[in-house]
Amino acid sequence: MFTETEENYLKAIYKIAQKQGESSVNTKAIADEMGTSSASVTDMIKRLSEKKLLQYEKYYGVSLSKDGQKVALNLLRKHRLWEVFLHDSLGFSWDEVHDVAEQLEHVQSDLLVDKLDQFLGFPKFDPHGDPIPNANGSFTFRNQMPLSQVRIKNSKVYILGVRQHDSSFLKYLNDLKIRPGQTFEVIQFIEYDKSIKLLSKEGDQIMLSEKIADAIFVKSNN
Amino acid sequence: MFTETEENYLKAIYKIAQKQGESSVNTKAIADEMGTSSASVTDMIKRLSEKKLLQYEKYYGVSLSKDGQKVALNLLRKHRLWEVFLHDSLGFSWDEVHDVAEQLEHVQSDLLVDKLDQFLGFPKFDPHGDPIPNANGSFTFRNQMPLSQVRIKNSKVYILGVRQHDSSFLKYLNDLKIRPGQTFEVIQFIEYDKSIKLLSKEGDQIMLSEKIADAIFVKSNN
DNA sequence: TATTTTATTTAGATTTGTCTAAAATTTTAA
DNA sequence: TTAAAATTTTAGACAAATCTAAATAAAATA
Repeated sequence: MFTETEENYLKAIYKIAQKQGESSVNTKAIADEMGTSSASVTDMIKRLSEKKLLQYEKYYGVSLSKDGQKVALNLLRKHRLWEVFLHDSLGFSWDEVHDVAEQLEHVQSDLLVDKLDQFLGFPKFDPHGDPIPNANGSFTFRNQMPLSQVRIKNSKVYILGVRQHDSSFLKYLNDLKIRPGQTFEVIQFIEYDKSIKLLSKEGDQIMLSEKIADAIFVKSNN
Repeated sequence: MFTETEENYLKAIYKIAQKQGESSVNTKAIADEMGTSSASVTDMIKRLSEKKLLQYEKYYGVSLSKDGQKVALNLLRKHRLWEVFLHDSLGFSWDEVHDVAEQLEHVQSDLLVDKLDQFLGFPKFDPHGDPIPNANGSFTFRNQMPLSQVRIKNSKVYILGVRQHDSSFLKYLNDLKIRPGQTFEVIQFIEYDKSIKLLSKEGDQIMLSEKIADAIFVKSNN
């Protein structure tokens, strides 16, 4: 249907729009996300615009059309289902799944996606806690807040997911045994630098900077 | 490492060499296998030759180098492991697995292949009965003969695999409940046209032409 | 508002993989 | 052994995706 590169552009545009909370995305942002030049992005944008996958106004960025969103969401669905497979079935750690899923998401077969979804038991979230769109493209939402906002002592926090997905960040958390599904107690909040101290079930104390705590999503009993 | 197309050429050359029982493969055969023109094949051959993946003598065809064979065998290994996954884990029928595996085999991750192999229990044969090379590239061999050569009445035959993999042929066999692992009894052999009549465990009689019988590999008690 | 900085587009070139048509070579058959 | 047929290669062109450098437009700033 579409080339792998076209798909990746659509996904990048979707991601940026999501992150900035606005549908209009500029050329530079796409170039940065794709690791390519602005000139290349302009070329590709024109092609995707001709194929009605996005609206493009010269010098004023692009926004995905209904069709473009559909492609991006389907890609996201496949990516996250494969991550669940790699993590739950094959035993990959959560910092290893992304790069491989990046390749697997481009395999074209609706039957495969359906059967994989079924095999995995129709999971609603991936190993990073991100929601998996269903076949119609709709997510399950849930209440979550950055750990950095939990500032009340003795709060119990349940790890739901993370804001960033780069391997080094995930490895850091993994070493601290912080991963989705784990529970901690907030035992200290330092006003001065907004850092936070957690207590694990095993009795370990973990100190997190505001920056780290802000990238962790939790459910809290407060 | 190599492009998907380069990998596919190497696989095609390996397959042809295997089938004809001779390592030297000519341009036309590759063009037919790849569904492309001879001119394109010549172009690609030159590139692969420069990369030391095959020996090429103008007008006299090519043969894979050690490195080229390694790539082809690894591809075959990945293809067949994915076929086992699609069939055994996801419930694909054996005529549905090939096209999807054709895409999956190009995913680059040694860790993935190892983990998949382990997850599947280190299978030695794929759903068509073809041997799966191990990580070193060596197969498990087994005694097998074309069903067409079993000409003695009351022979028990155990289906091991097939010579061809096109979807329509596999569907035909599937409808007759002929698939690897099944057992039949030879109840008639017609000298005139070399056709053969089988009896299934369920009591069904199945008539097969010589052409069909020749494409089915069996273990026989004779 | 004028100038500088940043972002975007255009123009022209490159690589990969493909094609068709024509030329060259090898094989087959008379 | 020579002519015809088949195969292989070369030449030239094209589409996709990329690049750099130059030109243009928009945004930021003084």
